[in-house]
Amino acid sequence: MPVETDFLASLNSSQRQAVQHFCGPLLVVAGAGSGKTRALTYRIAHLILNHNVNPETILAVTFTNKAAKEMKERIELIFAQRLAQEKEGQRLELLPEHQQLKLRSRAYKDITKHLWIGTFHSLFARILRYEINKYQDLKGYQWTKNFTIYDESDAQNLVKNIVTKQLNLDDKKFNPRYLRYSIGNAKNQGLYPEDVASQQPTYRGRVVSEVYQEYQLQLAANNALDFDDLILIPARLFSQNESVLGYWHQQFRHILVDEYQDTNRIQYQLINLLATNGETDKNCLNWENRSIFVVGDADQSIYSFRMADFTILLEFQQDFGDGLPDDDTRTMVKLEENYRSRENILEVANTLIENNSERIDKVLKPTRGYGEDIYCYKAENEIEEAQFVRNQILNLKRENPELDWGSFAILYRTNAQSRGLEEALRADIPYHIVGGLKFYDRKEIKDALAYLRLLTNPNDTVSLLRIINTPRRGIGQKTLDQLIGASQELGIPLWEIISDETSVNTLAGRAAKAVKQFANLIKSYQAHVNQLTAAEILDGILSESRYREDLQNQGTEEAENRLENLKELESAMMQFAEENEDSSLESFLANAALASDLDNLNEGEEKVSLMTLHAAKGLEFPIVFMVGVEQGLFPNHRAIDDPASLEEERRLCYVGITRAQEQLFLSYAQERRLWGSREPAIPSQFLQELPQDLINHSSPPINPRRQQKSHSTTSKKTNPSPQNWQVGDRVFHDTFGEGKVTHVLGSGNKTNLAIQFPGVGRKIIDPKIATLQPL
DNA sequence: CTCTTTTAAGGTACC
DNA sequence: CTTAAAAGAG
Repeated sequence: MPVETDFLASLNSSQRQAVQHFCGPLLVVAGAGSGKTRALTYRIAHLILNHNVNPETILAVTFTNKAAKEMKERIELIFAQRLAQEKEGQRLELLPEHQQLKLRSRAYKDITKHLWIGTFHSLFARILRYEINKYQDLKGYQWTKNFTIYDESDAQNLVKNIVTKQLNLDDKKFNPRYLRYSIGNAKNQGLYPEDVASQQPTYRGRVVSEVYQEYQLQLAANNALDFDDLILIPARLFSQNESVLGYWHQQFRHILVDEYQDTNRIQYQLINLLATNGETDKNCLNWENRSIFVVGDADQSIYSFRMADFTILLEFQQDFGDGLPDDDTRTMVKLEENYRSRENILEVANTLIENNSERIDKVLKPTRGYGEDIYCYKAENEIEEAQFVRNQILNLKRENPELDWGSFAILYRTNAQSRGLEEALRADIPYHIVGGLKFYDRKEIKDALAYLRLLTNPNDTVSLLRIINTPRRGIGQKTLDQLIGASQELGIPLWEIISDETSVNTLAGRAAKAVKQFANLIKSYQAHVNQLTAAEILDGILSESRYREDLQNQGTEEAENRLENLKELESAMMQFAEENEDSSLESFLANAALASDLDNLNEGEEKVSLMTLHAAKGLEFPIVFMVGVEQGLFPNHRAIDDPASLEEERRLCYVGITRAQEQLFLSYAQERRLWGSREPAIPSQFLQELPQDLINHSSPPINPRRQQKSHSTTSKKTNPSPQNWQVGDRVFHDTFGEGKVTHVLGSGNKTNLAIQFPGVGRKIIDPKIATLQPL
């Protein structure tokens, strides 16, 4: 049967070109809201179905774990759908639920389980678990496959210790955070400590180099890697070992990279090596049964501060492609049709971004008509601004019953701005803050993980030091200094000292008893690592260490919360064991360091979303408020004098604008409280760069009735298409996927549709509000 | 060793 | 102004 039609009928011609791409290089320049995730998922399915590509040979790199998970799910659904048609002659959603589940799990076992989909870090951490013993370090350092992954705070602790304890430098002059950042930068450019010193022959440069060198030694001593190493070490291993590279080059015949504009030089090097097997002459590459397919948008590159380099995307055509002009090239396709936003929103976004110089020419083409006015509100101060947002939300919600709290997002440049907004909303609007504190960053979770890491990797001194006196057991700084001193003199891990009774008795003085007790606790669980499940171990440790008891005794609400979080960690462990058919502690820990949040478990609750503009990338909302659009705040004062940074701020603004589907509100305050004092503020230069005829500077009406046609009937730029919906129409909804119209409710401007979405259920949807693509 | 007071820093953040 | 981590007192 023609599988083709299933996939391709709903796509426009550029999307189709991307999805049908088989061998060789292809750059997909995908504007905001242009359906790039569909292009990616459909192409993967297409490779498997129409070109008989083995799923194990597909490597797809995503920007976040969440994106990876979503992609896997969407591919799984495609295959489950196909199984339903093939075996039952029915659409998946029409089958009984148990049948649906059965087909989905079949699709998982046959297909998605075998795909290599994940972030750079998770994919290459996985590869390192196989290969790290083959890595030859310049300094002769060694890691073993049960290495621990240090997060940012672990890494910073390490740096701080090196600065203050080892090198006896003034940590005010050499801020550990600055140093850690410098080391990260060096690693992301593939530099060794020596390179830093020679590149930067100043005192400062020499210090960075020295700290970097010591830092790397300590990581090795702890059998630990930081996030940067997860990319850097594979890249070095691939460069130094032909047979290892050859193996993985053979393995990954089809490489896909999402958010390509946010890759850095090392990530690029890694992808390049895998795709070319180290062949540097472009003309000698053999693309038979092999491809590299990257998707990105230089206009949405907003992470240069962490070494992302969008010129990598701009150079794709030279590196891999045919390098022909845009009209003739066969190695680049642009997705410019935007299915998300109203035409006036897109026009504003397009106009703004044209002020940037370094880009690929690209215009977002509207597929939807004009929407409500874009208001730009001048507030007296940040309090009044927050009130404005609150009132608008309440008003819009009241006037438009189809909107729920989840339809609104408030975007700001800096986290500090969230507070005032929260205060304004708290009383009568449910909201949640996206981003912010991550589950695995919480103190209690980090403590628990430190206990667990110690069991599988006793060399992990950072974790050991974290919990040796948590909860308080009377092991203080003086005792630790003694123990650490001994371990350094003998050149052995701290654990070896602590686990040896004789040494402890000699060194620890009156804390000896406590140290021995602690060591015995760890030892007793180390003995059980392979017999007990991860959750059982955690539960036991929390009790026997009295960690739980300690929290219970505090009796504060905060302590209660921490206990709740620990419970949640336990259930996450059990869930992980179920999903991965492996309940071992090692396997859980290998993933935990790379997992970011469990918070998306609570989705489904309808709440207004508050987040930074950075956190909003990839998301969309019917109504978007962009607040604090002031010179010095947005663009940030640190970016104003540097043209490249200013362009990045402008891209950030572009990202913010293009999050809005229906309506956009901009606002700025004339006076803002900053660190105590009130400072006058002036409107952002970006506001002047917007097409003024599309910006309404007056206050929105008190009861803004949303008359959908207000503009579309009067404007000559109208994009018509008030679609005549009929029962039986098939549609695609960005959130719910494919569905079928079962009822048409009302008529004219008040038409609502009842749509049955497989696996989701029936939803009543206003086609004026939701992004519905007819299929 | 632990509790209280002082001091410093406050741009964005994925893994 | 606020928050967190470091220094100082009991």
